[in-house]
Amino acid sequence: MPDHTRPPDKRVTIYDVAVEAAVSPSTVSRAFSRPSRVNSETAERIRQVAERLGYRTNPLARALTTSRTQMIALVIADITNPVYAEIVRGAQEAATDGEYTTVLIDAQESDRRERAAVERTMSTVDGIVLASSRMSDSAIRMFAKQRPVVVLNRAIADVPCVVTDNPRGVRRAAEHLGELGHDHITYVAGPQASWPNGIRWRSLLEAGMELEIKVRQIGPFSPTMDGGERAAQELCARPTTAVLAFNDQMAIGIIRGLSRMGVNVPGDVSVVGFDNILAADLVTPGLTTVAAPLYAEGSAATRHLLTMIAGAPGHTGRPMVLPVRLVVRQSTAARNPSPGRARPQWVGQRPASNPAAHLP
Amino acid sequence: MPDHTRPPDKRVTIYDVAVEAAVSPSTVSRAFSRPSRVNSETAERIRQVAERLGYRTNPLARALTTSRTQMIALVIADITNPVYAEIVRGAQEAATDGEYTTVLIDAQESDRRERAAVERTMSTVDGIVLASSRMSDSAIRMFAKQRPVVVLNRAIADVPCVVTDNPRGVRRAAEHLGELGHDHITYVAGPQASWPNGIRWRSLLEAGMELEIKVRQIGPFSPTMDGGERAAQELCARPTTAVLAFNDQMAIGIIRGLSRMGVNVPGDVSVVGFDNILAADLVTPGLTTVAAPLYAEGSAATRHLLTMIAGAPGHTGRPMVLPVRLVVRQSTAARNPSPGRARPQWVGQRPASNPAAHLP
DNA sequence: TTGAAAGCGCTAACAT
DNA sequence: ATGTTAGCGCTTTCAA
Repeated sequence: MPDHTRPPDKRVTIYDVAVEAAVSPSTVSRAFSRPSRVNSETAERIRQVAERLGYRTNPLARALTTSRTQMIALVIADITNPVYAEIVRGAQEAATDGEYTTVLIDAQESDRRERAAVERTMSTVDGIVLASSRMSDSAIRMFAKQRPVVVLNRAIADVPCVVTDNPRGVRRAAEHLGELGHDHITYVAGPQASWPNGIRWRSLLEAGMELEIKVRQIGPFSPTMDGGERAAQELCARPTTAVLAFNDQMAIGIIRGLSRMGVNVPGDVSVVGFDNILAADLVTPGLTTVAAPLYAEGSAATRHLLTMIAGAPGHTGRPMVLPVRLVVRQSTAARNPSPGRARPQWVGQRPASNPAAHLP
Repeated sequence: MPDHTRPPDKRVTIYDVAVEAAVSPSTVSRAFSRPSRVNSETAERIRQVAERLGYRTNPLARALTTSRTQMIALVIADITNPVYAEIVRGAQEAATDGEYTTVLIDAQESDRRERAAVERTMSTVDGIVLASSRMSDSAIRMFAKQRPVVVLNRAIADVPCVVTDNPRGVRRAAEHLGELGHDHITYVAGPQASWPNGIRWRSLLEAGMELEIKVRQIGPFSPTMDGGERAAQELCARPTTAVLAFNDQMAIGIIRGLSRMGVNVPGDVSVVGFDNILAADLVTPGLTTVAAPLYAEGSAATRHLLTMIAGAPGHTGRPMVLPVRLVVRQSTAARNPSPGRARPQWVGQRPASNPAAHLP
């Protein structure tokens, strides 16, 4: 039977080390300061004493005087969405490289929760990466005034931003559908508070103009498989031959919803998504989608944040734009000349996956 | 052009509020202490003054005196693995309810990284939930001596644990396969440092004994789709009719690997996974799998941790066991009497998804 | 290079 | 119910 009483946590302090090493506390402090300002034999001896005593510097106390916690916050819109996993990895790698710890915050697609969480965490971290924030521009600017902030997947004036090339991605998708004979594309919208949602629709509007493809929008729907299934119902009421969905999860939901109602993808309807999540390659038919360099997004945003924390000005001109590419799979096919009637899938006509080249 | 120089961050302190409200600093402190020990009109007035001045209590300074940061750490083995998303949600919900902030740490399937991260974070948090830790028992016990710790998906003596009913899950899977006529099951192992991996294999050994089904093990493989694809190759060299995989991601990899090599699932080989991730319902054929109450795991572990932080003894007797259920989809079928030859899939014979009842 | 002294912003005994 | 005093563990002037 283990004893259930917590030991009174006798912390070894700098003072204990100082006594043991027969130096002043400030000398001990210097031996542990970063960058190690002291390399003398004394410092080395102090470190050994500290090691022996099991001394660990208390980050809270240090932070109180330096106002540097060596932690950054990474806020993501929805941890359930697999896109963020890679972004988190990229961010964490960059943070670890800079000797920073990352505090992950899941906003659960809620403006309110996001604000509350950021407010609570703000004073505990040295900077914040906002990935796909659902907060208002003004709220974000307010936070940016108090701490270094980098925004991901969104462009806000006067705040450093990292975005992917949405216009280009949409354009490529529209071209692809156009080449397949579609003269009409329905955009299935995601959350209205999502910046990419807005720019994707506007980009489609523009691309449609240039390519002489008619476009329309339905939604908004929740950016999940469920949202996609609901969108599928609406699509049935107002048929199209080509769909561009806000993201892959919705696209997958759309494919499943349509299939259940007897509509063949890609026979009757072609579907394109965004993000190239793992599941896009798993569903049947495989999902044609616009892929973004997720890991690079997280890492670029974080690296930039660290330079700002270190005192750099923060790149607030144009946002940093990362390239995208179109990954063609089986969910898109030439337009069905006789819509509404099922037709055989073109087995073998399109490769299982397309190693589409990166953009320049 | 925004000014790039950070304002000197003039923090409003308790002292400023005290002066403005014409009371002593400690009175201000009390007005903000939790639980609010003061409800007098003075306290209300102080809060209004604070509001007006934009005062925010500094959690770092507070933590320095109270040694309570109101933060807990949640360590997960691999953020890329979708099982953890729901666990995180459950944990965060519970933490938020208790006015705690969750610091998420991704161990990236690495013992070393996990230790380093926990060591760095330990002194900053009031407690730790270790979900599927890859660290050694002794390392975990060491941490548990310094901070309240709850372990998820693993049983360690003298440390509070929350686990799912692995033996029961394996047993149900084995029974299911047995009923389908399989007299031989191959277990495809995951990481050796994973506790569920060990217990699943041992449980299968036991179930095989009782049900008179022969069992064997191959692996270990990485608990990812890639790992599953590699396992599929080995499975081809040593054929079976029934496979139980360490988790769903591996199971999906196995199905894809086998399909690519011309082996039909479930015609030639039945495959069962673990976890019931979303993708299990997405692949073709749908994956039969043992489902765990992910959200409940995260929430139960966290709630228990919070009681420990509040001073409760910590339930170190038997681990808390959460029920599982078998979700039957299309990846399992009656044993093929003429192995090696493709045979038609039994369309419509099995429902698309089975609303299997929860265990008692 | 080292030591002494003065806080960082807050809370927790004590008093009153 | 409020004020006074003394720190939490560390860093940082300023002197030596």
